[in-house]
Amino acid sequence: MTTVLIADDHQLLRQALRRAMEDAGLVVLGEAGDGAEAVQLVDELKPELVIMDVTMPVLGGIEATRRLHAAHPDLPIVILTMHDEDALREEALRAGASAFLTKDSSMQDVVATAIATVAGEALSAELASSILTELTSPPPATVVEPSPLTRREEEILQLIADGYSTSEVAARLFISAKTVKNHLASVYDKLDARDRTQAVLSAVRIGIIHLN
Amino acid sequence: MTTVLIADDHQLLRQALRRAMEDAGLVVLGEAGDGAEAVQLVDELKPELVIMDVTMPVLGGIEATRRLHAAHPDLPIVILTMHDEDALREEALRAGASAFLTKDSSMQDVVATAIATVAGEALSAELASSILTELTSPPPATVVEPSPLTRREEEILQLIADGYSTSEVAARLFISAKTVKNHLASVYDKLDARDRTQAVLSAVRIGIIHLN
DNA sequence: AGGAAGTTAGGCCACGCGGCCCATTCTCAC
DNA sequence: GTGAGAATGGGCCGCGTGGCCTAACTTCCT
Repeated sequence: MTTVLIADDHQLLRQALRRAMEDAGLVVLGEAGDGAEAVQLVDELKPELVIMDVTMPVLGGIEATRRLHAAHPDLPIVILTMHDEDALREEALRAGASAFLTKDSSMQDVVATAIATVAGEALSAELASSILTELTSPPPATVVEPSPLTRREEEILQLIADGYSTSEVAARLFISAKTVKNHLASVYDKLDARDRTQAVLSAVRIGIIHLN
Repeated sequence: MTTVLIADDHQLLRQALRRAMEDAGLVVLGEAGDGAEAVQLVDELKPELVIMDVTMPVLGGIEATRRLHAAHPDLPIVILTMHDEDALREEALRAGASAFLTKDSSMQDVVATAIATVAGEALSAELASSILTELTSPPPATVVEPSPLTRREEEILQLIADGYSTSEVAARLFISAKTVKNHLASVYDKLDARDRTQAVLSAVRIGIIHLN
């Protein structure tokens, strides 16, 4: 008997997932509506597998995965997301996810991946093999890791997305406006954006920025 | 026998909806992945009801609803969305939607609303009554209608979101850069934003702008 | 007929913003 | 312990941007 916890902020999708899981013989111990709840429920319910959405309020799926993985290194976590961005996929896997599925996957894919993951073999219909190779093989030896943003850069970009101007962000962080602009410049570089609007949108797409 | 068309860009949700519909005895004639496909499939399949997501590629759910409603005034359209914004709800209803459901609604709500809508009584668990009053009663006599964006404003804002600068947008639309700025100014006013970044984000939240 | 709203466009101005230099400090890894 | 990367700042420059005000034309509703 395999036990599962579902974490997704859309009730509709949670229900659908629960149903599909249960039809496949899995036992859904509980459902979380955000990352923080997911972390809490894992401790309470001790599921053997977590299905986790990326975009969730309070605590995002990636960060929740990171924390869960830190506390429960053996707990398999299947990441479900709307966005199929390489950077996001990588971040999810580095955060400790066992598999990565886009919402374009079929319900069967999700169930199959869940079962396979528990069995120790993460399989995704679309992209599993490449991911797995990346996961099981030693660091890809790729020198140029398309690094995402640093903590500070994310923080600043989030404030920009929240509606603060350069000088307001500077005031909030007790640093100079110039420093904020410098961080933004490196954000533009990393996200291949040419202004704050594009940078914020890219970050939203990737899932590292939340729209309130 | 009631026939339904489902339009949503997430295969996962489409499957879940189909299943729930079919379990309730409705016949799902087809599924569309975007608004344009929905419009086309309605003509081909002649469903008695359409379940439509707001955020879809190619052609958004609101615009698709507008077109469908123009071509088939009696076709009930149930709008499904992640964002529960008053402005969006109003726009959906003005576009010809029969009911408006957020994705926080349960699958049962969706099915119930679908059946009720076909029966001529749109009911939404959360907000139906207020919506219905608004729908069935004459224009709310509210003088200050928080109007959304005009077509031109949406078009310009979408191009901004797509990464074009003011002058690039102007060139694409064969108008002056000044005119673009003028439209943007009125967008800022309407969306309560002070710069393009906030305007785009607001529009994304409301669902009138799509992130590629 | 007349008004409201949308689209077009101009001028002006102050400030924000992004591009491009640079330097210092700190930490962490190799 | 040297070097890479992160975080902190500075200066400069030129264009972009947003605020404000005016105005013409069209369409549509009254």
